[in-house]
Amino acid sequence: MAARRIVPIVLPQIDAASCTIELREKILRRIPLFNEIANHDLRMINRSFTDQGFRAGATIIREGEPGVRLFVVALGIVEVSRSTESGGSVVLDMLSSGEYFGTLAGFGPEHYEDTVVALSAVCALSIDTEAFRRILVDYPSVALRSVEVLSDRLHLAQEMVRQLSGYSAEERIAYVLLRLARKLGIPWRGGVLIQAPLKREHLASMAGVTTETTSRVVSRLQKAGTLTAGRGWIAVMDEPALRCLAPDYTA
Amino acid sequence: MAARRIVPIVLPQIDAASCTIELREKILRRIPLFNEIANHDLRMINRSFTDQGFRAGATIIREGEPGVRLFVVALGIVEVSRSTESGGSVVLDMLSSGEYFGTLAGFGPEHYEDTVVALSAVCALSIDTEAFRRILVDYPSVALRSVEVLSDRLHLAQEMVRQLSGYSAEERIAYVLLRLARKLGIPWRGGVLIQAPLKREHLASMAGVTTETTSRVVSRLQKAGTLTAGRGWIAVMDEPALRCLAPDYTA
DNA sequence: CGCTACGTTGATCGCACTCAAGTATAGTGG
DNA sequence: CCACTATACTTGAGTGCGATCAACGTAGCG
Repeated sequence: MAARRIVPIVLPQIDAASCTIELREKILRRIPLFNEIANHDLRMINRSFTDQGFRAGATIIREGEPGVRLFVVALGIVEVSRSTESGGSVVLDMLSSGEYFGTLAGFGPEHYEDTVVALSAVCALSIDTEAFRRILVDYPSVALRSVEVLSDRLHLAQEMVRQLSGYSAEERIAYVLLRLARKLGIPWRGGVLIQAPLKREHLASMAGVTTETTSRVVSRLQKAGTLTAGRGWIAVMDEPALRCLAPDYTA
Repeated sequence: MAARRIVPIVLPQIDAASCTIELREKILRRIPLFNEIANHDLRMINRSFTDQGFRAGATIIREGEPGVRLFVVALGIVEVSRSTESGGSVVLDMLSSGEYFGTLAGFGPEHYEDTVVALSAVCALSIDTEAFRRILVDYPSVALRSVEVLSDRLHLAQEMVRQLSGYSAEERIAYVLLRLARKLGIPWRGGVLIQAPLKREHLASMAGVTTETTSRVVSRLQKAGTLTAGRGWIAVMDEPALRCLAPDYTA
């Protein structure tokens, strides 16, 4: 009955040549960590990074593997998860251009704490922790920024703890959708499309509920006109309504 | 039937004179943030801090209040919580000597994100964020340490997210008890006594369950010999057994 | 010796998980 | 262009855990 709906998610086409040195500099400039750095210094820092391409589905780092690199997403979307002894896994976050993952700073031999998988084709910049530590020492403003960025992340994580304890499935799903829409959203038909391959399963994992429950909630919200959703994508059409469902959402 | 059992929790007696300049230095030395600092420099840093006493029950900082100080617990125990729009509140953590709270580093006018209450008499050191930022710039090793400490905390918070989603009440309570025993525990009658005024209510809040459920679980574990508990205190008598209940506990 | 706050225990109820079919969609190869 | 398949998604029925409500111990304290 409805016209054949085309999947609105557009995954970036990325090839080896996509990550030019100019683009890299632009990406690094956008990162909060470096936005007080003089152009000249940024160019130096840029040289310490190497870039690397990943195809969709590739595992970039795996939980438990020894590793001491800090990664920055240049292009594309990645998913950060942590596995459970019981075999399952919890999706902690989804990151897009400008966000980082991996080992920020640690002494001695460290292991990655999370598994990071490319959800689309991805170009990532990375740097050895040792080299990054040198940057921290050489550029105090980067160190200050690091502390702030980490504080923010910590706050966010604690916010998630609060959300996960004592809220209903609907409230938690609403919360996750709001977060994702803010981070990954692009304007789309009067609403906000979450520009990432977002299956019910991902959403369920981030909200700490089952896929069935997620499906039910999404269906209900779709009937209410709050969301528009398809196979592998969701768009928020009525953000205020969602905010009403997630009582403590602050942003 | 059992001999009149005396409450085993001993709250420290703290008066104004407790926080000598020597003690302060010893406390600061113990903090990971400063343990690579030369004695001479530490003495300088010590002077930037002021100390302040709080009686049990006093609110040290309140969520939402404008504030730009970093606090370090010198003596005593504090409780970190965050309130819910629905009127409730979630206990995020309990901190003892050497741990910090408040604003670590932030630009512009900031507000406290948590409410911190003294559970015992407390002596706390604090420093203006501005002054702390100067320390970060002057002593790069402190900045490095800050990044690491925050990374650790972030990891821990994410661990809590994982724990809270998809685990049973018993598993989450076991997890919280293990954490508290490690942080605040002291040897006691062959077990580990959590040296803090720990009501069922606190435990419940940290685990994200109700006090009734907590009571039931604690009773059960007490019958099994895993715990010994009283009014306002809990001791872990069989840690391995608790570990079995909290499948993913790592530390 | 009461008073108060903490803790325990019981009964009931509802939400979300589990298990189980069934449906629709995107991509595949003819 | 169309049948075919794999995968994502939906929907339903039943169940169990933990929340809620309520009443009752009990320890500690003045």
